[in-house]
Amino acid sequence: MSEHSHDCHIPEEESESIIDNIIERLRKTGMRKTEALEELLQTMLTHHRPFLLTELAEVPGLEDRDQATVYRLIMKLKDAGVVRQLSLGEKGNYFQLNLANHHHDYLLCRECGTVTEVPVECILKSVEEKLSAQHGWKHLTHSLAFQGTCPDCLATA
Amino acid sequence: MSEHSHDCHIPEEESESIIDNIIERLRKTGMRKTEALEELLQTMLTHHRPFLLTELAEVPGLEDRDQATVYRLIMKLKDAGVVRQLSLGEKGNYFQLNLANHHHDYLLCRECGTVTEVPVECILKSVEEKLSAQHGWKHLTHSLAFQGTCPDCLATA
DNA sequence: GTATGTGCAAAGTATTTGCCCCAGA
DNA sequence: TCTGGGGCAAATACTTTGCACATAC
Repeated sequence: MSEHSHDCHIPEEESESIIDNIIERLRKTGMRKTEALEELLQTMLTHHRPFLLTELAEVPGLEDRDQATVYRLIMKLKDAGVVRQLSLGEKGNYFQLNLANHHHDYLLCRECGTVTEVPVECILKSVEEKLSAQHGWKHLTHSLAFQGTCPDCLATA
Repeated sequence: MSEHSHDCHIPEEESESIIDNIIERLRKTGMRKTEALEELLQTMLTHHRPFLLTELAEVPGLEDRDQATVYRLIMKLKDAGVVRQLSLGEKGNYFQLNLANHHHDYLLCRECGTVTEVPVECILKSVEEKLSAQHGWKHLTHSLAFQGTCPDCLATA
């Protein structure tokens, strides 16, 4: 269970400027630049994928941080719009860094837990626009997850 | 929080035959026709909407049942395919009765928790078929939830 | 009569909070 | 120095399990 296929790594030099940028934004909301914050952002950026709260506090780079610290940071980041919360399959508490042009929908294997990206963004954008224009909803985002059995598990079974 | 706009009520006479039908299917798997089972199915059918486990055990009709009983039943119903589990926005543990021609996607208000149906089924069906045909995944389903601010909450704020 | 279901209580896990000291600005 | 952050432990919430008795069949 709980393997992650996709982990799209961001090059070191890019990563630094992205993090500085995010921290600069956060400082305007009164947050301070602390070690824990940097570690968290670094971790979420390096492996740019959805994390469960519980696993975040155990990922290398954060394993020595108190869970409460990680939870509190994540909540602030969420309020600030820096991370988004998503539901994948049966769990509702995944968090992922919000990067421009990096919104993705997911495909989960029920057997092995693999998470794969599926870009269907464009289709749903038009639905969001319609909901907004015709029904008056605002600030729309979406969470989409497909669940199924992956080719590997089909082969094994 | 946690209002539900949509509650599509099923007429009494239809409801009985649907429930009998489901119970008949369940009995083939070794389950027995008990009061608790009937109450649960009746409740989930009467208000045909996604329920959180925690709220199910408090809904009129089930409020005197032990949570453990409701949880155990739901799990069996899920294994039997009678209910499906879905992720709506930030929660991953909603359960809803699987009725033919009743699969829907949802729109949630972040402010008041209202759940509204959005039929975008047809769009995603084609994506599922593509994932299956081109990438070898099987048994595909999906959970789609839009999150936003509903017109009412926009007006209040 | 036998296997399954149920209530109650306890255990397990996940998440949130209080408090006090530490650190960033 | 002043306010936000972090560690630790306790509290809360959510879910699962064990066990003894009740019920379906």
